[in-house]
Amino acid sequence: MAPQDLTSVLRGASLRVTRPRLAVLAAVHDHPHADTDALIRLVRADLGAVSHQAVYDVLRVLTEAGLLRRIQPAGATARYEARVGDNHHHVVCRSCGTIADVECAVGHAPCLTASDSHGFVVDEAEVVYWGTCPGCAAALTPEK
Amino acid sequence: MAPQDLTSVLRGASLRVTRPRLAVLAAVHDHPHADTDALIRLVRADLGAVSHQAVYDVLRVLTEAGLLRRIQPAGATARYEARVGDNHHHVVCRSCGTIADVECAVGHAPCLTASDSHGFVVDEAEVVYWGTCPGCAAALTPEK
DNA sequence: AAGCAGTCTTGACTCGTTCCAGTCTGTCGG
DNA sequence: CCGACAGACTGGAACGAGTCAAGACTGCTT
Repeated sequence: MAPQDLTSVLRGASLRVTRPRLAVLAAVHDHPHADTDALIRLVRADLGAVSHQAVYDVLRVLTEAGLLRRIQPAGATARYEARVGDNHHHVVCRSCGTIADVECAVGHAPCLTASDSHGFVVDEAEVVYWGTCPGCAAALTPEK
Repeated sequence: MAPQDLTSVLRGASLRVTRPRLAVLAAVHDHPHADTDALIRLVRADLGAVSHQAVYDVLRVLTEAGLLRRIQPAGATARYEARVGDNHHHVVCRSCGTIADVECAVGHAPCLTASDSHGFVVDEAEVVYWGTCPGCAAALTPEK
């Protein structure tokens, strides 16, 4: 995605346009499912010195603005992706932690139908499929 | 659940029967969705001095043995519950973190049907419904 | 061009969790 | 019943992701 597009995305969310923000946004677009540490390294490779604090802050702001989505499978560090608002889910490899996108099986947007929600007002259903990725499956079962 | 039942549960998993393990097992049965810190306090109230290390170790062992299930919604600490193997899901309150059980909407066991799993071998589908619990909903919208 | 609200930098710090070495204790063979 | 040993527990240190705080800096508006 071109820099001017990213700029207009930020402007559209009435956020200030700063170098760190553009770099973070670009990094997440280029590397979906990257963790915070990887993003910090990507941003630094792009801009030079940037404090991890700035990256954390930018990630939180962009997430709250709805420009990014934060995903955090149990036992893993936070990861971010730029696909928002299209209600897709994820497969996570138990062995190496790789994440892949999965379209919503149900298809229609909410995809949330708890049989009994105990009075909770549910606004999102998050689905995580746990399994083994092709690479790890091959590495773990060398028999035959 | 009676102590002798817990004992046979441990024996059935070919695990040693120790006081900390019985206490942890009992605490999780009595307080589903409790976090580690709460469990440590419960166990100590029961037995006196127990190192947090022992509790962490017991929780991991019991989880690996399939006697407990660990749930860890994004941004929260680990919680444990004793309901295993019945494929139910959870509603989590965004405001206070309360967790409630929700029966699987689909009903049948696997409940996993990713449209395209990218070659992953999927063995579990975890569903987390995010929303607001009745208490927080009332507290957050005092209008009217 | 000026001023301000909002960002970024630096560095210390919290908190959940894990690692390590040593001691203790269920459990099993005699 | 008793000794021996693998496995469990203790205490303390360490780790890493993430947060807090104070001050310097910079987009944005006028």
